[in-house]
Amino acid sequence: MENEVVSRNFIEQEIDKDLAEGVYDHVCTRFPPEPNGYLHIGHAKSILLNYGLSQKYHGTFHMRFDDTNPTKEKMEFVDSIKEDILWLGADWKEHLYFASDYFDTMYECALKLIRKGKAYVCDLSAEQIREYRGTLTEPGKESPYRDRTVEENLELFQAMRDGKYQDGEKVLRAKIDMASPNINMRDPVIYRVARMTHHNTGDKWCIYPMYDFAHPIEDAVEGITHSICTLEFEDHRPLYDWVVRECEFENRPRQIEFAKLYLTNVVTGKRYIKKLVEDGIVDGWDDPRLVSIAALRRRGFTPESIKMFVEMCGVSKAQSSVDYAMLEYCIREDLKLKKPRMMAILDPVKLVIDNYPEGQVEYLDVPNNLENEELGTRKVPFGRELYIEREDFMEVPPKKYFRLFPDNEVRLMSAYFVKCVSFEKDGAGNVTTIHCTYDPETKSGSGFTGRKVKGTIHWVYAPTAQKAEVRLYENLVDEEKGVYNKEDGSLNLNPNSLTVLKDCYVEPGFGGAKAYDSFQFVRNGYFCIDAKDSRPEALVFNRIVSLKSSFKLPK
RNA sequence: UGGGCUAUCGCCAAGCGGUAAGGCACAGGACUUUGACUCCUGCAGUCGCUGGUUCGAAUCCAGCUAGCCCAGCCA
Repeated sequence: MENEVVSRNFIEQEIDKDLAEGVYDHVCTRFPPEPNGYLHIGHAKSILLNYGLSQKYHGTFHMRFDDTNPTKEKMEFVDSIKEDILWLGADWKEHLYFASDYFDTMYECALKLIRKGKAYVCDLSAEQIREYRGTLTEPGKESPYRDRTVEENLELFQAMRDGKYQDGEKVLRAKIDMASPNINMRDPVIYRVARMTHHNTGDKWCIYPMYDFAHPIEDAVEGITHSICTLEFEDHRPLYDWVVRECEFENRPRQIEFAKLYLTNVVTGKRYIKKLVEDGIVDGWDDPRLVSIAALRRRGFTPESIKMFVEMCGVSKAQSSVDYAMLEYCIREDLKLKKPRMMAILDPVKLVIDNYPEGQVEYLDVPNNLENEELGTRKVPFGRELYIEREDFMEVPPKKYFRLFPDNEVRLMSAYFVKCVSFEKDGAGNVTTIHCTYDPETKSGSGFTGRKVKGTIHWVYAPTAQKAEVRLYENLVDEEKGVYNKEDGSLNLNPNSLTVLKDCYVEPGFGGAKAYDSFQFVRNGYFCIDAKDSRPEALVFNRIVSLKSSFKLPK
């Protein structure tokens, strides 16, 4: 084992400090999504961070749906979120919670604040509240309803709960400080009326707590010690602490903020993705060009690769954007020893071995993964007529081109050496057939050492090759212009982000091989193949890695 | 002319007063039944800027600059 010194990220350092000082004697974290959309790679960071922390400190991890706003939430999302989190490996065990299960407690807390004179019912309209709030540079002014008596507030709040008011008619506000430089402290609304059926509590409530009020309560009642959230909530921390303190919870959770994970030139914003889906630019929330957890899974990413990625990115408070190349590195790294690799020809050209007996077929033992013998071998038919990749042959090779060209000899992977003797072209000048001769002595595995070749190419036996439709996806976003168009806020999309290759050939067995059930194809860092259509028989092409930085032709 | 936060290589990111880790990317080279993988090698005389404290500063102090977040009855 290496003696590597792994430094602790800043959150772990804070936790260490809390533990050392006796602020807490255990660690309890949570992942609290609002069920209003699909999870993406950015959420994975939060999930894995929170879950990882609970594991590292032998603590507890809670899964909690922050469903305090029925106007935005759907059960559909609850299910997809659960599926994604489980897939990522964050097991909440029996700790599955819904914020809506605490509505009674929250209501009690509100009552308590009212009795303490720390909350009041306000009749101002939304617009008036905005005006009274002041601006970033000017203090706000106090609501005329700010000094209602406790009794009046109690009565009014009860009436709010009883459905006596329409949406927007009255709200409950915390009485803090209208002159605070922190706008969140200027008497924030903590309860609003929303006559709407909630997916969990049905019609029991017509008033719902706001995030700033609900969240600290949720954390406190669950016994969360470290409430980890993203940077934009830093300004809310004083309010978070205020609620915990004023509601007199014994457990005082601590909020710690970290920077979100952004991928350079990748769209993660919900409203943008929603539009892409609605406009039919992508075919759903799991379109492989997106980075939702579902999309990554569909592309063949493994939970391990995502975990590796998240850990590699680290945790800090500096706003940052990670290179997509890092994500790709992780999936290559994870898959390279794990999965069988097959041969596939995306742009076929026929190769005929002139001295191979016509009609003869032999079944070669092909290793599933040269780097991992445990994955065994498979039988692959080989004969006189093959398909090879068009780019693996050049009539006039540039310097340092190792593959096939007239008079050059290469290895057909796992098979024989072949030497190009001639080739045919059609009227348009396209190569149609390449003629070779093979040397039986050079059979793979025979121990032949007589001579060496510099190139090894892929092939598929033509008579039994299966046709496949391969969809190549490219980053959706224009790299030159960046993600967003600054003028109108639109996205700079790459119009050629999807290429469908219809005449690809793959080895027979493609259709049935259960072993090949995860599929990933990363080409030049940007392409992938959609695993959805070929599931469950998808596979890892042999070229997954070799295409990473394929030979670049000189100009 | 408010408040909060951030600033270390192209991209992440360690560093916590003792003289700049690591990973990705990139570039060379070796090896090779995948031009992949693997393996070597190179890649911040400097830590946003300017001053100050100190024997010594990326680390402490002051002042600037730049970027991000905040004026939902969203989370």
